Amino acid sequence: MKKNQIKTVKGFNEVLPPESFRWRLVEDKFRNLLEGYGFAEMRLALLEPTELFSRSIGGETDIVEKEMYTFSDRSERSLTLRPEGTASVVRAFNQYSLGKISEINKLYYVGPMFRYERPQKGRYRQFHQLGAEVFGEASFYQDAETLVMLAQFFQALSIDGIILQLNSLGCEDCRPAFREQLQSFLLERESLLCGDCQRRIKENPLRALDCKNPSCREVVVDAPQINESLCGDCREHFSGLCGLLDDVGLDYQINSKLVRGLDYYTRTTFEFLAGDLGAQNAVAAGGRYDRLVEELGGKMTPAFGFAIGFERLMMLAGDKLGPLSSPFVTLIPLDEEALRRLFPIYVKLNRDAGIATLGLQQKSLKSQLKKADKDGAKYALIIGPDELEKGVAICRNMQTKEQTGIAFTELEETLRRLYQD
RNA sequence: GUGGGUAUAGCUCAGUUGGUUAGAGCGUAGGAUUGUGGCUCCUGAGGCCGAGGGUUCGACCCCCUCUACUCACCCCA
Repeated sequence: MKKNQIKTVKGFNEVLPPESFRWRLVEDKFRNLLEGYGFAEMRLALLEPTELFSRSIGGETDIVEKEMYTFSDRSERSLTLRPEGTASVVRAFNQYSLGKISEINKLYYVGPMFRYERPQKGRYRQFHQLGAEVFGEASFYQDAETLVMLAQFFQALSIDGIILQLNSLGCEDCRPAFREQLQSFLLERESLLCGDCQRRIKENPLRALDCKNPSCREVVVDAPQINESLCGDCREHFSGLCGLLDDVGLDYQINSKLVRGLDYYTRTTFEFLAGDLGAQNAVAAGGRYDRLVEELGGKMTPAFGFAIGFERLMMLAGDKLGPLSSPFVTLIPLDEEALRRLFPIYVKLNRDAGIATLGLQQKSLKSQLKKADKDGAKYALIIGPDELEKGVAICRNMQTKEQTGIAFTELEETLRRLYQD
């Protein structure tokens, strides 16, 4: 490590080859699956007015209070690097009146998010999410469709051992009553709670349910259960969802202590948990947020969404991904004249598809073949002084070691035909 | 923000109770009779031993400070 070496900002996660190939494989699977379900991609701003997040995520949440990259630009506007995707999608949904274009909108996004936290395994300051949102559908069928789709995604990546946990947070009709009930329960036991939870009693008592402090957990065991105070509609929604999941055979656990760190959720919330991830074990999470569109100035529109942590997903996907792409043919010139001859063919072969590789340096046949082998090329095309004289190149099948001649005039055509097969 | 661990070659790691030219495996470059890959063998390149200071005749090793990385708390995807 040199003294004046410039390095990335702490916690900013970069993806290099060959990892970047694996990322794209997974990303492509995600896109294909979602587009099959009728989702369309959004490419949104990375920088937003700070107010967007304090209004959507909630001003009292940890994310907004202490984890955002917030700064003033040159005209003293307060801007924030997005810490999550939902707020921006909802902002765009309203800004472009997407609800008027079609009644139901299914949107997805892929990209970096930013949170100023202490980095650790599966948690970075610049991290990546695959996320999706559905607007305009209030029925539990939508919840089920999205959850099943997510499960299918994990399955497609051969990731197993993921547990789906579900809960319902109720709606504006039934949550306030529960909140009060929980509040008084916690107040009676205030002395047993950790400092954070004592503060949470006032601001956000639901968060106490989620606290990892042992003594808090003990207190909370006997706490009132949200699912016992749900109103009729919420109860119906939740049991409807569970029934549907049973029908399609998707396993889940109901976790009445599951709450979300973002304030906008209503009714269904969920997490997909993976044991192999260490302390940061949620690989995907989300839920229903029927009030957020309205709160951000739009028309009352029910919505459901989720986000997947890309880095965490890739830790789980491990080596189970298929082999990376390899070149079809490696062009091997043995001297400058041969290189000169091959260069135009090389660029023509790659015009519309990556068919060929060509080393631009003068190297021995031996080392060029070695490289072709290492890259996994199917054919090697050799041209040296002998071939130049005859006007015929040697085409070597790297697996069978068979060699055939191809006239220079037919090189492009012949290689293209071989590639097609 | 609070703790613990680590810092030696591109990567994964040895190392000397302080002593002269700092090691291995992998990777990389080249070679093993003239122009033919994978296995094997040989050779080479590549490190002011995280940074700064101190103790000492002498520090990669001991002491102090800093920084980075990492794991955990917190929180979350």
